[in-house]
This record gives sequence, C-alpha cells and structure tokens, in this order.
Amino acid sequence: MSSALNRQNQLSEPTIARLPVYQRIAQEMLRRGTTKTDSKRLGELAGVTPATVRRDLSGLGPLGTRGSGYDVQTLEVQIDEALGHNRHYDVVIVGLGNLGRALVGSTNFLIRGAQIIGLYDIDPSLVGTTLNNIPVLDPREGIMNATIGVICTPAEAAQAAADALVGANIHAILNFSPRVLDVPVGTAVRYVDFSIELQILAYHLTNGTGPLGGGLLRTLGLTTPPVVARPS
Amino acid sequence: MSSALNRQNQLSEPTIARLPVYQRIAQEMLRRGTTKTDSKRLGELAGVTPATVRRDLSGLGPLGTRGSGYDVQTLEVQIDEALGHNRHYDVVIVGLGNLGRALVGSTNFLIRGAQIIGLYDIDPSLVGTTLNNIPVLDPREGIMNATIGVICTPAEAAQAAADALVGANIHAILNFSPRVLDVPVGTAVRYVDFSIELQILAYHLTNGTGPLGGGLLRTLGLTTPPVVARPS
DNA sequence: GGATGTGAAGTAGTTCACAGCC
DNA sequence: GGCTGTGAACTACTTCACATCC
Repeated sequence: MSSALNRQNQLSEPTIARLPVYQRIAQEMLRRGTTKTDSKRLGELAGVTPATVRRDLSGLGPLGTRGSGYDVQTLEVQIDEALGHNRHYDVVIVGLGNLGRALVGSTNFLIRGAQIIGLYDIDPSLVGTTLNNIPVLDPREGIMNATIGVICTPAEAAQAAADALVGANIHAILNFSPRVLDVPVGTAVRYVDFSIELQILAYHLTNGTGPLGGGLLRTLGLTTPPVVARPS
Repeated sequence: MSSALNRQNQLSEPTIARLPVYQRIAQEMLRRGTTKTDSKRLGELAGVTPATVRRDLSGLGPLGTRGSGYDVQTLEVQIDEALGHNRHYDVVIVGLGNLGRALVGSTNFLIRGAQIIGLYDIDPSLVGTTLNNIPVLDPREGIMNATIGVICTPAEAAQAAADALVGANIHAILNFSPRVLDVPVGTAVRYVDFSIELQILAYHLTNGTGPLGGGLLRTLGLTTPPVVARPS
C-alpha cells in the first residue's frame, strides 16, 4: 500500500476530519496559481491554529520544508493518498427526491475514485429510467453490492433503506435522513442532518459564543453524531 | 431567559452536537409511544456510552429520576429549550439548484422556531416567482436581513453569496458549497460538505477501523470543519 | 433494587516552545 | 531568518465508580 499510509494509521478522528478541509484549501490555491503556503495561512483558512495544522500534516510524513513551508501540490496529493483515494469506491444512492437528485447531478459530491453505480427509488415512474446514465431500480427487489450506500429517503423509509443496504453487504452508510438507524455492529453510519447543523448554529447565536454575545467565534472540534452499534 | 440556560452555558461543543441527536431519539420514541427511557438505551441508539449520555444531560439540570431513568417528553422539551428553540430564527437560502429546492421543500430541514423568509437565485427565470409561497429574489440587488443564511450555490458563486449575506448583516452562515469562505471575524460559518463526509467514510473503510479491517467501528467524536476568522 | 448525577481518574487532543533544518 | 516537526505542558473530553435518591 501507499507509503504515507503504512507510516502509521494512527491519525486521530479530528485530524481525519480536518484533512479534507486542508485539501480543499490546497485545491483552491492551485486553482489560483498559489504553489507555496505555510501552516499559518492554512490555519487561518481552516479556522485552526498553525500548531494544529503542523501536527495534523506531520502525521502524513514530513511533507513540509523547514524555513519555507508546504508545497501546495504535494499537500494535495499526499492528503489524497492518506485518505485512501487511490482505492475505488462504488456508491449507490437510495431515494431520488430533490436531495438524491442533487447528489447525482453534483460534481462536488463525488470524491476521486468514487463512482455512482446504482440509484434506487420506489416511485414506479422513476424505476426503469436512467439519471445521468445510471439506472434507477426498485430497492425492494434488492440492492447491488457497493462500497458505500447513501440514504436520501424520507424519514419513514430510512430504516427499510438501511436494511436493504445491509442486505447487500454494504458496510458504510451515509445517512441524510433524520432517523437514527438500527444496523448491525460493524456497519459504519455517518449522519448528515441538516436540521442538526441549523441547531448548532442556532445554539451559538443564542449563547455567548456567537456574535450576539460577542467574542471571537472559534468553535473548534464540533463533533457530528457518528456511528453506532446495534441497540439491544 | 429560560431556566435551563442560565444554569450555566458551559455546554461543551461535543455535548452541543450530541443534544440534537438525543432529541431526535426522543422524538422517535414519542412517535412510538415510549414514555420512559434510560441512559443505557439512549447511549446505544446514539452510539455513545451511558456515562456520556448522563454527563451531557446533567448539563441541562437534573432532568432524570434516579432509579427509573428519563421521561422522554421532558427530555425532548428540555433539549429544545437548551438549544434555544424558544427563540425565532429567520432563514434565507441563496442558490436554488436541486439542493436549495430540497431544503425549501423538506420538513426535516427546519427546526422549531426557524422560518425561511427569503430565497435567492440569479437565474432570471426563477426571480420573481415563489417557491412554497416564499418569494425568489435576485441576490445582487441585496439580501434581506435574517438570522441565518444558507449557501447552496455552486462553488464559484459561494464567495459572492457570502459577501451578500455579510452585507445584509447576517452573522451565521450554513455553507453547503465546497468552498472555504472568507468572512469577517464574528461571523460563524458552519460547513456541510458532502464529499468530505464521503471521504471520512472512505478513510474508515480503507483503514483498520472499518469492517474491511475488522473491529468494532465506533468512531466517536468525529469533528466537522467549523468556523473561521478572516484570513489575513 | 436500580438508575441518576458527579467527583476522581484516565485518555485524547491541542497548544506551547524550541531544536533542527532549509 | 524563518518555518517545520515534535517532546513536553496543558486543556478538554470521556469513562469509571460510587454515593445518592426514587
């Protein structure tokens, strides 16, 4: 496997969540023609301290140059490698409402190495058609095996969708529905819940942290609800 | 202000991010007619330890009953109060592609107390129309004041959208575009980046944590990219 | 008996501060 | 001179374990 990875895969969770952010920044810099940067600048843009940036990046191996900083191109590539984008990921999406369709059509959603191979919806007027040349199938007739399953159904249908994904031997689920899912141990579920994001912002507005209460808003390490074992 | 809040607003960031999850679980329980629960069950469903649940909830005041657990209804209400949902939030959305429209149409997106008051898009065929009885306006003619601004534009337009929101004196931004935003100190930006979520899942698949490498996947405390100060 | 709420202990993550290198 | 990479100090969060109360 790649050299950056076998160094040690003890990247901490917060670090893992920040690496894609640094990568985004690096991509933006490349787009603008910036070829060099440093931990101070990266920290400003990512909203973390320079020390944290250096600590995070040092986990990928020594990719900076003392005295001058980081090469943006190298940064981009090394983070890609550390996150495992040399692998290939097959993605299926269940639920083709506005959100599901937005994901299919979005160029932003897919990471390098990921490909949407199947779409699922129970709406008979959709089943049998294609979207972006990807076939739309009925999830009740079984789901094809894939690496990652994405749930975009309404809340009521989310658990059934999860069951279908689990039945297809899919062990990683990205859940956009506002339901807590019941899945077997060993299945990773990551929740993206829009209203929770709103709630967190709202909390900061109401309480001291935010601009209404004054002070530099610097809420580092916000945690998102994660992953799960089977409830007893 | 509310009794639960002035106890002390020293809820930690991880706690704040978990409270909405407990609330979701409580709502689901109510829907199913469950009126009592305990930290063990809540922990299973939320993917955290019972001790963490108790520690989190104790921050809202003593709302459990020793020996029997928590009243689900009380839980739901108290979390609502702690998160500041007795306040009113005006929300504007900039960018009405599939994602923007999904948010407008979704019953899941809005939290109690929040209301979408304005929609913005530069597409001339949309400006002047209404969506869900909310008028669609041109952001280049200025944005109305609101509590929270939501950016759903393509990446290229995100910074302009942010500038317009800042110009409207909006200090809290939920950014769904994959761009790092440049905003003044004192403006809270929360990033929801779909591809970052995919990347984090992908990392766990590639590395030991996930089912491919075996072991109980229990990635607690995943942090999402947060908030930002003005780059120098 | 049983589950909360919480000091105390343990663990993880961040920041400091500086040696090392360009 | 300047910025990285990192041991050491610090801070924050989690978990343990139990006294407390229903």
